[in-house]
Amino acid sequence: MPDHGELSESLEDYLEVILELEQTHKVARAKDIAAKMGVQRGTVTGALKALVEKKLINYEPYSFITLTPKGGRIARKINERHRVLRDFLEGILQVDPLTAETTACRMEHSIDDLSLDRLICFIDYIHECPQTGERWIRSFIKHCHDKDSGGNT
Amino acid sequence: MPDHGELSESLEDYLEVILELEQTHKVARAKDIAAKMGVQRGTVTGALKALVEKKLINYEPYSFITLTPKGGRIARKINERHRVLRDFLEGILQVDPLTAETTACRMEHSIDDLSLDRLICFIDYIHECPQTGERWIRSFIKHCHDKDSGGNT
DNA sequence: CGTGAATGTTAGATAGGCCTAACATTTAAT
DNA sequence: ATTAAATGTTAGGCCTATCTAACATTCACG
Repeated sequence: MPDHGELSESLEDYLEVILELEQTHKVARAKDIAAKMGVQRGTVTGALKALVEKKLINYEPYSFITLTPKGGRIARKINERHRVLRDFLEGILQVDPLTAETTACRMEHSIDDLSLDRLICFIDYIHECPQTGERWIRSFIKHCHDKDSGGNT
Repeated sequence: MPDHGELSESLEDYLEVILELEQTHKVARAKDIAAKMGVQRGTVTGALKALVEKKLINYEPYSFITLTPKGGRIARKINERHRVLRDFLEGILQVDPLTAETTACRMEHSIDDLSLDRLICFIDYIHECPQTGERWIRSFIKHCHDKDSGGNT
């Protein structure tokens, strides 16, 4: 059956990891992909085949792995979602860095474009609006703490 | 292998749907579950077996389907995530109702407890803080529109 | 160059989640 | 009470994603 454009969460993750490896190691190697994904080497081969099939990476057996323009676009998009969500969780909701990171890693697959745009806009607004900004966030943090202490007594 | 407590997104959805049906129809029937999930009747039977296995529903072949206390707790939790996320997307980020609904439906499986608590706290803060409240949201909406018009010229 | 270690691929298994189609049970109407 | 329609279950198949273990290739050193 033809490509319906819908990418599984798993394949989205592979693209994201390949992008990171391109940036840090110049080129992605199957072994590093496996390590980053927490998966066996053999599993990577299968995923690479699926990504070739969808024209998202350039790759033949034993060759280097690079993103095609289309693959790159998708990978950067997912990476942006990841960054925005993590920044929102950590920088605004005051979630600890590790939780923010792992939750962003899951939510990046479920947020849609519109909501992402609005979230970017929202974060931007909070930081830029002269009447709110950092003072506003500090005030929110205090509000959180008040709730936490008041709720269980 | 024993139950590691981790529930798949699919099974979480079944629990959520069963909860809704309990509330609107008094009792959940496989046919209605299938309809709500957009799945064939046969598929539901398999899911029900998995939920029985995990002690999340009371059910035997041809019987009614009800949530166990544990299943109910999980279902209400997921439902809460859904509501909070939808309200945030729709009420604060100003995403249209349909998008907010479908995106909340996906994100409800990936948000963690801490982030949810903070999000609740955050929404609450925006609505309650006397210096912000509705006026603040209106101001944000204007900020969004300014961005939209200014960005593409 | 030759060879062993590192890396990559293949094959076969498992598990979840879905489908269709045939079969079983329950229900409701006559 | 009989029987047809509605509902539920089973069986068998497909697809994705993973694993392990055996096999193949590449690379780099000596």
